[in-house]
Parts: sequence; structure tokens; C-alpha cells
Amino acid sequence: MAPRSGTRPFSQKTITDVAQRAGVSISTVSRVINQSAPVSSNLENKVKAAIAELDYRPQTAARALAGQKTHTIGLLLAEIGTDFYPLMIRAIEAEARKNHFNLLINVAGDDTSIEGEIPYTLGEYNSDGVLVFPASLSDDELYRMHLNNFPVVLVQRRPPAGLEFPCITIENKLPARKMVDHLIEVHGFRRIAFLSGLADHEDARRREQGYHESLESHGIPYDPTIVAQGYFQKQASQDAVCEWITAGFEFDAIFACDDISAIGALSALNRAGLNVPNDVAVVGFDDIEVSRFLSPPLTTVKVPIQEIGRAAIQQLLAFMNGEVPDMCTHFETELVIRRSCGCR
Amino acid sequence: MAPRSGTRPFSQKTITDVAQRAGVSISTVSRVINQSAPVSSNLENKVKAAIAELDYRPQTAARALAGQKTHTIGLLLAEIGTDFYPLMIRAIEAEARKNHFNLLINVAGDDTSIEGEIPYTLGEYNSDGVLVFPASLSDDELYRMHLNNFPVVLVQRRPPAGLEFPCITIENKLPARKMVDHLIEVHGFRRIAFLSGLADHEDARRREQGYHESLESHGIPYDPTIVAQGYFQKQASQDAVCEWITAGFEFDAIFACDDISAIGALSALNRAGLNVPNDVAVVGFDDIEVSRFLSPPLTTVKVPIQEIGRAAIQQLLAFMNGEVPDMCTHFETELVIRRSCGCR
DNA sequence: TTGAAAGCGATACCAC
DNA sequence: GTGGTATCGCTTTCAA
Repeated sequence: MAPRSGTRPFSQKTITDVAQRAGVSISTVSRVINQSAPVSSNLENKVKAAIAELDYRPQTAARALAGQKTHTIGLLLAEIGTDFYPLMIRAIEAEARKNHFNLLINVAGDDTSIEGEIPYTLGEYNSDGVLVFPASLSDDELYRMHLNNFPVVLVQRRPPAGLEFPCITIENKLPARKMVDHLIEVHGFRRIAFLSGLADHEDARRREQGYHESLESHGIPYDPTIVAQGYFQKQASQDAVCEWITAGFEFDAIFACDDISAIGALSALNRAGLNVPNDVAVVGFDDIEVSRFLSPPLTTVKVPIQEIGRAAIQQLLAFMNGEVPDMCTHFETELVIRRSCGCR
Repeated sequence: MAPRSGTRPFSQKTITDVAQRAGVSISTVSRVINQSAPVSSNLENKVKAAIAELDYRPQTAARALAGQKTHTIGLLLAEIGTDFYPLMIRAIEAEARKNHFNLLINVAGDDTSIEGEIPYTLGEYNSDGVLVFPASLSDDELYRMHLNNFPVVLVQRRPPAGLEFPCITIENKLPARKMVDHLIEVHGFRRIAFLSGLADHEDARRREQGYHESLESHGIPYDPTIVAQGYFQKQASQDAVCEWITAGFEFDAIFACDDISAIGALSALNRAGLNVPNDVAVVGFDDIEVSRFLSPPLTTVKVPIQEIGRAAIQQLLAFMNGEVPDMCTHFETELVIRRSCGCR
């Protein structure tokens, strides 16, 4: 029989091949693969042998179609090319794999969808549930998923008003405030600059609030000239700090709302020949992997990145299994004092 | 009709729903979705309207099963939690998406497969082709894929003897040699330490060869006491350099076989109170995103990370389309002189 | 405990 | 151009 056009150029073993080789029905093969019903150990061994001999792997498409489960979890991010995500994704991938789920990755920012065309993203048509990161999915889409009762877990993001989704959050405002308190109380700084994040990023906004609160509680006036947008980017942050320096603005410390911006700040200072922390102190937030290896090691707030990833998958799995997930998993964060603030 | 057990808890629109709503057959719906045959613009509009009204998205499982294509590309890595991959994955994701392919990610190192169980990884049963990174897949598995004529593109890795796969490679030995030449000829260093990578990583081995060749051509004896394994890791590299310092070994420069190890080296030197580049110079390889923001900015070899990712997808797509891919796509790399070597 | 057979939701062939 | 229908490979009922 000639293959139809569109047939793959490579052969695929099927469950029927296995069944024939083992001398059983395909039902039995399915049962031993999925352990979905008892099979006599005699047949079970035959089937296992046949599977091994043929090096058979079930086609996921057929499995998904018949079983109405894709065995796939989707990851929806706004941007994957940043230093914040490697460890997060590592943890997510490991946890998904442990539970025999595949990981489908989708970066919303790269969207090339054409008006009127069906969008190729993540949803009920290709996964059993998704992890949604900040700024990656519109409220409309979230609403649609909610209507369809599709399992979604929000990471570092709370659900929009009226919707209920489990979410994984972290403590931002208080540690940000404590960090600035530290700069003020321990080191005596009063001119503390701030590098903000993205406007649609909740964590970043709360960190900025912490900055304001600390300033206020110490009676230090807010000075917008030493506040700039870092956009979670090294280059933008470096540029901003360079401008401050060029403009002659005075500041004795910089609080960056994430470590990536802090790296940009460190770089700007280094280029200007300023010493950290002697001339200017720099502190960040997140404690990404590289932070403790910087020169000087960065004082920051430790966010349990891998725990967040693990928890996200666990809540999603619970949701998918029809269990009641924790609607809010909240992680504490703590100051990590290293050398860039002037300590030691 | 009651749903069978195992049915998803959430409803799914089907092509039949769309056909009914538009008053056409499912064949016609399929044609407009895939533009696989001409459809009168009258019906086409009706179908598009129905799709929009129902917010219909074709189920990928059904599509894959019927069409014998998964529309999915697999990424097989040994480790995803490193600073080298973010930009690579970003480029790969963007390029895959542009071509309407999904991205499935699999980290081989996390393997939790159980003896006798069917391994849940990547292959012909769940993707149309895979990108294989160093140390992520055994030669046996590669051989199996080759037998099945399954599209594979190797990235930063050459095929094992006897197998033919398109591969994406970069220039390693020559630039490594030039880098060490630079250290010797421009800066007059003769005690140059080396931080090696992983033994099963071809790029790392070639870079080490470049180091040897440069030393040899300058008549500098190879000194194993100042050569250590950095394992592409910051911590391991930091530890190695700390040990050298503690042991009192002398060296005036460190050539790290990748930027990640260089960061570890920088950190060790900083902790020991040594100035880079005045006391010891440090150079790396890869030019990952953070390198130019380090203090001091890192002299390194620029590897076109995003171009590699893009080329890998393009070759894989060609392979999958039955075209003849370039069996070897080779990228040049160039020295990027910054300040950590002592220049400026 | 086992096998036969009815779907799952698409694609693509065939006839009209 | 359009519709009917066999088919993809598997899971799950149902009957034995």
C-alpha cells in the first residue's frame, strides 16, 4: 500500500505492531502501558518484551486524542531571554518531567499572529494547563480560559478583578522597604536613587512602593530626578545611571528593582570610574544566580526562584486533577547582605 | 449525553461545530483553515465568521494524528539553567513560532526515567524534528533516530562516526589561540592559567587545544598546576581559582573556556582582593549577554548565539520539508577586546 | 482477565 | 468548489 501524500517520511511503530508481536489485543497493550487495568503477569511480560524489542513509543497525538489529555503543560512568558528565567525554567521542567508531563514553551512577546488568522499559542487545544507569567496574556484571554474552566496558574501575578485563579506570589513591599531602611539606617545614605521595572509587572510596582515608604518614614523627600526606568534590562539601566552621572545628579546609593538592573548600574558606575560601594552603593532584588559572583557581590533580596517554579507546577497539577489548589501560594523573601551595599 | 470518564472537565469546540454554524461541511472548514484548496469567498467568509464567533481553535492532537505532522519542534538540552541559553532559546522560539511551530523542551540531565518504563522524551512520537545540544542524547539514541530517518539537527556538536546529521558549529580553536596570543604578545603574560569545560563538550575541547597551541608556539611550557576544571560553572570555577591563590600558585592571566567560568574567576580574584586586570587578567569565551556589563567588562570571543539558534531551526525546517539541508553550518567567532585583559 | 469495537477530531482522498 | 467518508493510533466501554 502506497503511503498517502503527507505521510511522514519515516516509519512509526504502532500499538498494533506491539500487539501482534506479543500475540495479544491492542487493548491489552494499552492496559500494560497505562496500568489502567490488571493484566496477567504472563501477558504483561510478553507485552513488555515486545515493546522493548520494537523500541515502541506511543504516539502522543493519538494518545491525546483518544484519552482527551495532552500530557502537556504550557509555559507562557513575555520574554525568555533574561537571566531571571534559567533557574525558574529548570525547576519547572524538572517538576513537570517528574510527573510525566511535557513542557510547551511560548513567548508572547514574539507574537507574529496575523489578524484574522488563528493564533498559535497555548490553550485547551494543545495542553492540559498553563503557567502564566507577568505580561504574557491579556485579561481577555484569561477570561476566556476561566470561562472554559481551563487550568491556569498565575506566577508572580494576581488574577484580574472578578476572576479566580490560583497564583504564586512573593513578598515584595516589605523587603524592599527593609532594604532601603538598611541603606539609610546602617549606612547613613540619604540620596538613594531608584531603578524601576516594567509598569505592568506587579512585583516591580510593589518594590517601588517599598522604596517610597522607607523614604517617607525617614523623612527623606522623594526626588524624581534620581528615579528612572530600568525596564528589567541591563542596557537601559546602565544608560539611565550614566545619564545621572553625566548630569551631575548626586546620589550615594542605587536601589535597583531587580538584579538585572543592578548589573547595569554596577556597569555604569564602573565605567565612570566610581567605586562600589565606596563611592556609590548598589543593591538589587531577586538574587539571580550571578549576583553573588559580581564584583562586588551584590546585596539583594533572595527570591526562592526554584521553589516558585516547583510550586507553580504542583498547584497546576492539583488543579488539573480536580483537587482544590491553594488559591494563593505566597513566598517570603529575605535580605541577603553582601558587599555592594557597603557592609563588611 | 454524559461525558465518558476521562473526558476533560472543560468543553472543546470542534470542527463540526464550526461547520454547522457556517452551514458547510467539515471539509470546507478544514480547507479554509489550512488553505489547502480553493474555497469560494462566500463560504470562506462564513467559515471565518463562525470560527471567530465560536473562538474555535483546532485541536492539535487531532490535527497531528490525521495529518501525520505534529507541528512541533523539540529542544533537547543537557542543562537549561545556565546563562548561556536564554538568548539561544529566545532566538529558537521566535524562529519556530514564525513558522507556526510549537516548541517542546526537554532537559536530558533531569532524567527520572525508570528502568523498563517507556521514556518520556522527544522523538518521532511527539515532534516533527529535534534540535540536539551537546551531551543531551546518547549516540545510541542518535543512531535510532537516524535509522528512522527522523529529522535531527545537531547544535554545537558533530555527528558520531558513521552518522550524517546537519550540524551547526562554531570556530573554536583558532580564536582561542588568538586570544591566548593576545595575552602573550600584547600584554606580555607568560603564566596563563586555564579553566576547562566539560569533557563531553566539543567546543570546550577545541578551545583547550587553542590554548595549548598558543602556549607551544610561544615556547611557554604547559603547567598543569594552573589548569583546572571549571565545568562551565561559576561556583566550580571560583573554587578552582581560590585554590590556586591559596596554594600560592603564580599566574598573571586566566583564560576561561567560557564566560560563565570567567565570572567565577573574576569573583575569586575579587574576593582575594586582587585587581583585574592589574594583578591578574581574565578572558572568556562566548560573549554571553552579561559579559560586557561586568566589572571590568570582559574580554572574550563573540559567539553569534542568536544566529546559531535561528540557523538551527532553519536547517531543521529544510530537513523536515525534504529539502537538502546544509550538512554543516559553520559560524566564525571574533575576539572582543574589552578591559579585563588589560587593554585600554 | 481478555478482546472487539466505538469513538476522539481532525485531514485528505474521492466523487460529484 | 463542495461534501461524504475512510483513516490516523490510541483509550475505553462493553461483552464474554
